[in-house]
Amino acid sequence: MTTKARSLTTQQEHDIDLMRAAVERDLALWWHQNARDLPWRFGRTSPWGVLVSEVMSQQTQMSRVVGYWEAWMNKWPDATALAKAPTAEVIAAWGRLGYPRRALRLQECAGVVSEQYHDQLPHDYESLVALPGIGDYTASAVMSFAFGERVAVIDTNIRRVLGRAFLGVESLGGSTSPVERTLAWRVLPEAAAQSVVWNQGVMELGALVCTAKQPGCDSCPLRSMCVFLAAGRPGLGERRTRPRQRFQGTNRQVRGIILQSLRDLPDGQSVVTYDKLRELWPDRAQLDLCIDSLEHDGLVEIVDGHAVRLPQ
DNA sequence: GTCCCGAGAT
DNA sequence: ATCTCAGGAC
Repeated sequence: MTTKARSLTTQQEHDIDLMRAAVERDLALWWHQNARDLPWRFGRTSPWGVLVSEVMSQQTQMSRVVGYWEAWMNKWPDATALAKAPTAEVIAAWGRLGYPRRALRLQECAGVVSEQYHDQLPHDYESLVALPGIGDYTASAVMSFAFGERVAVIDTNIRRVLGRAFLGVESLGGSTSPVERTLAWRVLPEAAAQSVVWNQGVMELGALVCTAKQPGCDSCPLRSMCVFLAAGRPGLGERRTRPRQRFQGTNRQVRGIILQSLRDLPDGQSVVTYDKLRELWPDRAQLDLCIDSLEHDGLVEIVDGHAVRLPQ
């Protein structure tokens, strides 16, 4: 009988409750000594600035985000400023952060916040998660990090750390399981202020120490209580079910090349011809497919059927 | 489930 | 040169 558990056992609940306070104490201490000094942390930006940092950080390492975030917030300090910007400029400013549809969704989001919410981010999860480009993770992160509310933030780092520390198992990817969600809420500190430190601490620990492949258990603040370490780190680095996404030769690479050619255009030029694009990517069928998909996404406009430009 | 990027590590 | 990593929309 190897049926996947649908909920925590009574024994697991008991063990988790015994561990919780010690983890909270040691993690908070570690956080205060090891937190990276990112510009959107420690109350130095608005809720909108926090949201921008979270959207930029989706699927992207923090170290790559910092410079973009600073330039972006300098240029468009609030939702209304971003909503009014030319879309071509927004896409260009997204630069090489990757997944440029995020930039489009962020500008749409800015439009909704500007018009429906008077330029102030809504303070409730349901309204946040309904915004363009904002899913469960980002809505929860804003509720916790920007508004200080008691919300369980769940991303892959947190799933990995909590699964290891409290259950002694690897989080194997795919969508968040009911067990993972139940666990995240059960261990979350009752006091709102403590819950924010907890969320940030668990995420930071997952990013800096409790990494997927080579966790630094020797320097982990939880090494004395971690169930995963005590069990001999069973299945460490086990293949995630998430499908591998190679890059070479994919539509993602071709779309990237097309957008890069548009971003890097000299001043005064705004279009790139299909002929020029064929020099960059000779496979005409794939190129046409990617141009169409970029247009469909709203990331480019087609000019007279022979060139592309950023949306005006 | 599949599709969206790009940089840093190895 | 190849591998690894990460949320949201559909």
